[in-house]
Amino acid sequence: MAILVKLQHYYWTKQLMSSAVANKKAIDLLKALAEPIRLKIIESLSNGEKCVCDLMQETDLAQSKISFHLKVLKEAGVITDRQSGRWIYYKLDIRALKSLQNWIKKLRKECLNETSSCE
Amino acid sequence: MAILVKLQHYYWTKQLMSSAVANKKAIDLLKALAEPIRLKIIESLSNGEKCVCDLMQETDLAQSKISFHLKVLKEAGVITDRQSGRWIYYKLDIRALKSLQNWIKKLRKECLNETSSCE
DNA sequence: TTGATGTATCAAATATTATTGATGTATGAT
DNA sequence: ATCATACATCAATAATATTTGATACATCAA
Repeated sequence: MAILVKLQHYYWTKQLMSSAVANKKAIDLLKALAEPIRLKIIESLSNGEKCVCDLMQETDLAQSKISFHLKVLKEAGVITDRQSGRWIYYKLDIRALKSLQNWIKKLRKECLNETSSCE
Repeated sequence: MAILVKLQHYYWTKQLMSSAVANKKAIDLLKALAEPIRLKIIESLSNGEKCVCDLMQETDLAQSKISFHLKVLKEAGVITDRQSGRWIYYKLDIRALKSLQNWIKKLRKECLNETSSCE
């Protein structure tokens, strides 16, 4: 369990996604981000926790559609949820985005090598 | 033309993808990243320019498949190409990844507001 | 306990993306 | 001029993801 947590924590930064497991997590994260509705949800949640009903109002989309996208985001670790009465509140888990940021940082550093020549 | 370039340059950071054009660019970039073969290609190119034949050897994948993914990456602005004789060399355009990094930075900053409570 | 509300989930239909094998095109070597 | 190489592109198929409308479930209020 502890090992798994640690793996998840380092999957981008340490291994540059060389293992299959790490790769899957990374891809799931990117896929989760790569969709307009989900990106809107993420940006909305960056202003704070919201229930599904809030998101429905903001976006004017069907409930089942929003729930579907929330599920994708949750499974990718981008958001977490908590129940309060009838409402379920979602919030960003910024650590996922942080790991993505670290991966990019690593790549950019790689590109600075004299041999690597990126744009 | 100049306006378009400027738009592309700022699409993540300035507008947080509020315009439709900007949003499409952002999604295209994320979609381009969200696929295992393409991610491998990106990481390979972070070590320097490669021709298709190099990538074929490294990955042991069919040529048409690699070309397909290179096209997706190119259209998303993640890589650029140049021809030299019979070979076409691809390299990373790190600016695309930089813009993604900036977007994340912005989101994370947003999350630090007292009202926003992210994980 | 009944009914309304907030949300998840499901199955079917649709849309999008990726793979495959074949063919086309340009380049350079002979 | 012919041929092999390096790559792009295409059409058909397969695989995945999304949308939609319906239904199910839990919570709360009356």
